[in-house]
Amino acid sequence: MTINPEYAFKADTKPGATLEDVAREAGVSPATVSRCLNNPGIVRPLLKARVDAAIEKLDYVPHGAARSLASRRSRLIGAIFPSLDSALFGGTLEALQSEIAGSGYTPVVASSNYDPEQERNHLRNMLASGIDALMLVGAAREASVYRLIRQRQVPYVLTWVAGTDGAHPCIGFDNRAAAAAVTRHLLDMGHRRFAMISGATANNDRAAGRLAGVQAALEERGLTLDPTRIITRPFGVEEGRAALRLLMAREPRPTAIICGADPFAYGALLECQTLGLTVPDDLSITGFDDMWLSASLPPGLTTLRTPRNEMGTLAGRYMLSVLAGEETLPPRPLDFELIVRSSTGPPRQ
Amino acid sequence: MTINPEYAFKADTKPGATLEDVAREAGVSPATVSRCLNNPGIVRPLLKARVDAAIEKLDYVPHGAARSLASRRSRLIGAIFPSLDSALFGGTLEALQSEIAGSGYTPVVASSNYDPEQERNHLRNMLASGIDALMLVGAAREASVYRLIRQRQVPYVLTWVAGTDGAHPCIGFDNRAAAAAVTRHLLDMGHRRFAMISGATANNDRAAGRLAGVQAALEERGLTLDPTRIITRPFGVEEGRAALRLLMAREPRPTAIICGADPFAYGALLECQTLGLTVPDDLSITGFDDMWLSASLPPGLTTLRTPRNEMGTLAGRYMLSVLAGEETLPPRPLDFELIVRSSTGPPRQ
DNA sequence: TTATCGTCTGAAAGCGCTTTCAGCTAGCGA
DNA sequence: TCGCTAGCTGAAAGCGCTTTCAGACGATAA
Repeated sequence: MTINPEYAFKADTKPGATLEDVAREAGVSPATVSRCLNNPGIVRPLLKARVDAAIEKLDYVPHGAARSLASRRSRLIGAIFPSLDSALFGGTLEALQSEIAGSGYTPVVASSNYDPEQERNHLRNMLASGIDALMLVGAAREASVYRLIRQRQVPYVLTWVAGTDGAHPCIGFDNRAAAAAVTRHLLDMGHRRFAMISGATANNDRAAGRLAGVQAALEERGLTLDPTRIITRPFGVEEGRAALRLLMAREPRPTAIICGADPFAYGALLECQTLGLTVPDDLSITGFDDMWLSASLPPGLTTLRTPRNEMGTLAGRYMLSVLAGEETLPPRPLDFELIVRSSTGPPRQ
Repeated sequence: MTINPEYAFKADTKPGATLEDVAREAGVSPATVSRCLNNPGIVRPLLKARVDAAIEKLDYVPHGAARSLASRRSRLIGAIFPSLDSALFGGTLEALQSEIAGSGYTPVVASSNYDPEQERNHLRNMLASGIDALMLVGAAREASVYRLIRQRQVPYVLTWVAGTDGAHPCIGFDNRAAAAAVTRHLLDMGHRRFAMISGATANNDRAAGRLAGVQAALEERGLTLDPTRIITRPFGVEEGRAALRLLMAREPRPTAIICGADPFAYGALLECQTLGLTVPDDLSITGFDDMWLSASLPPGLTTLRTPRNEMGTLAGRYMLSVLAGEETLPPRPLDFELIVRSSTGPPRQ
């Protein structure tokens, strides 16, 4: 095999055939070729066959930009995630991608690193590049951002949240209700002393909703969550570990720790091993999201399974149907599911 | 707040201003406006200021498709990954994205689910949509795929592998050498009975390279890896767990198990707990990739840290420089690093 | 003052496709 | 047989921008 440092990028291949070339080859007009591509039903089978043959022969590939310019559709759907290197949003992205691929759409993606400023920049770029629709995570952002989107008349959908009083189309679940469900599970087992490890709530309505859900469920039973029992950290295993240490250092120790995300819970579980605490006898721990290790890590983690793939699929489907001009109402909030495993049990005594 | 099921998609906003509108507003020609946008240096400051003001006033956003059509550049870079819902490639994608964002490029992404057929389809779509460059994972694919890419004269780069004898530009590391390094670490500790949990090697040259590296390192020392000691599975924790069970069910038991990916190793470690095996005294276990739990899971996992973010960054940088027309040679293979933690030790006796 | 540059600007020609609109053909009923 | 309709097809006008080319202008040199 020979070394070829130029990798043939500039190889003198014939420049791609155009639609006009195909038309000439098939002996029809360019308009007919275009119709064969976009609306095959309305062209006579005989002609269509001739065109198909010409396309095949010339190895014709339509020019996306020209197509977008003329049709005013880019067939691109933007998706901005807070992060991509956790497995959390990857599932949503993958599901979105595979849902829209069949209709000829491709996602363009960006990660905002949980930073509104970065999100805004990516949004501007995407709007300029002519995306046909847009998927975002969460609802908490400045009104000016939504104005920008609407001004461009780009259909959009918010994921990972539900219910913004109808202000925005959402495909997600109710984080608050979900967290409340987790909390009630623990309350029903008899727990009264709680602590929480929460993700940062600024600009993150998912984390904020989960925290609020826990507080609300406690208040239903006449309990409150002491602010000093809430540790806020960036998502991560080691962060969960450190937080658990802090929480268990103060008497009276909580009997249940609710984690706003699974990685926190993984860290908390591991730190319990280190500290010699038995889960769930000494301490019950819950996670959130049911990520890939939750079933495997001993003891199995009680957690709340969020519909992360489903959100991608449905968000894609929703945008496609809006783009198709169909009457579409976004579905009601999606279901979540409390997965009870062995990390929760009644408190000792 | 009122319920508005149409979400104002069709709001009667003025249709976006065009470059011509800006030109009229500023009292210059469209050509000058275009130059202000693309090559500000060559236009007189006074005019530039007038144009900037007009852009601001009209809230002008350039039309991406028109721009692409006229300039023959889409400012889109394609990236096809085998999967997106493991955290593995998410880091690469995120790094790629942030590297190219500064230059006005956006990634369009797809996941092939480790399926060559899907990869090919996505590739066709992306070529049709006019991507300016392309990032792929791995080198193992049919020659026709590379022909397709070259025919369109799209610069591309392969990641997660190194060295294809100069046939393709690669930004990655030598999987074989990396796996050999892991193996030698175990050999040097005195291990002689090995087993391996490997990802499927069909269409996956990373997995194949890792397997080959293990075999090669063993053969250097006159050992061979019995084929019955190689378990091939899709990546996953539970798969690792099951594989470990199988491997330990047969005498003589291996003293070291090399995993082709960290999730296998997580599963193996967890199953050891279940089986009552002590790591590393009864069994040494190694992972691959140094994913987020490797440092935290007790005992810390000895694994091979792969430069997954760096690959995204450098792949982005490489493509940008090729697009800029610079003389560019892809860098030599990237470094990997053996991270020795507590899951490996000398075999008993 | 005039000739010679060099610098910046504007006119205009597309980029490759979609889509409207008019026209053609064939088929049908009268 | 003729007229009308329905169904297809082709001509042509852009979509909004970049870029070439030539020309205008001011500055410098003679």
